[in-house]
Amino acid sequence: MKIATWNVNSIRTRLTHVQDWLQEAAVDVLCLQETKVMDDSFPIAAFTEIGYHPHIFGQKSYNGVAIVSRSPLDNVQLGFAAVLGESVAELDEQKRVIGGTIDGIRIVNLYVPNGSSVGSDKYTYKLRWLEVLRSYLSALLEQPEPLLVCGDFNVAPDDIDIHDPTGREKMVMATDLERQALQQAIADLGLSDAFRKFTPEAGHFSWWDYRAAAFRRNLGWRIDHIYLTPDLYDRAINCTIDPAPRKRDQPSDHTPVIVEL
DNA sequence: ATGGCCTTGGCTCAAGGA
Repeated sequence: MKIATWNVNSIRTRLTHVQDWLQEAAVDVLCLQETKVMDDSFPIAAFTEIGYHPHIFGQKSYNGVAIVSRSPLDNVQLGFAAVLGESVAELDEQKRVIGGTIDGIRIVNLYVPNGSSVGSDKYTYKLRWLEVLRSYLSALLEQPEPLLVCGDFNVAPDDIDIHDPTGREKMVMATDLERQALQQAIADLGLSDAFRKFTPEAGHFSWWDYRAAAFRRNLGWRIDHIYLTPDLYDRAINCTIDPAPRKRDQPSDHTPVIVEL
């Protein structure tokens, strides 16, 4: 089974890119972030016409996540509150979390807050959001299903995930506090980075700034991840980043990451 | 040191992204 994650920066603007890529890559599940569309305007038919079922959790203009899959997901849960209850409902005003089960695997698709700039209110919100993520994943891990957690994490876990980590303590997505919060929500719960099972070296990225010809110069960051519980980690037979969509005209600034189980 | 580019909403600019 092939499962992918891709921040598309507007599903309506990127629709033909996503359709083309699904037909070429032939993944079973594609997790999307930054769909930027309310549910009643999501292009459902564009996916059903090519054999995929969309599961959507969107909002106007910002954020928004979706999972499209060849066969429908079971037990789809929207937001943190679906698992943790109303005490965290405020965090679901921004649509960043969707999960569902397929072939006995629990899939969680996340769009972690960007954080804007270090020390800002949005940065504080990001750290708090990652704390709640830890609780959310802890609750899911009480279930027997193996777990796959993927999405745009907006954190480069290691210096080798940044083209130039110089001065990273001032750079959002690279600070120690963000890395610690990510570690507590992921690695400390026993989840492992599928990409690093196969590719230990530096210089592999999933996002390149639109500005300053960053893609052409390969000035990127690896901030889109697929994390697996040990049973799935053992089963994984490859995990790759496909740069092809980033080379097209009017691309997303992110490109897909794919794991095969 | 700064901004560089893109998307959305509903404007010809601002906010947010990363």
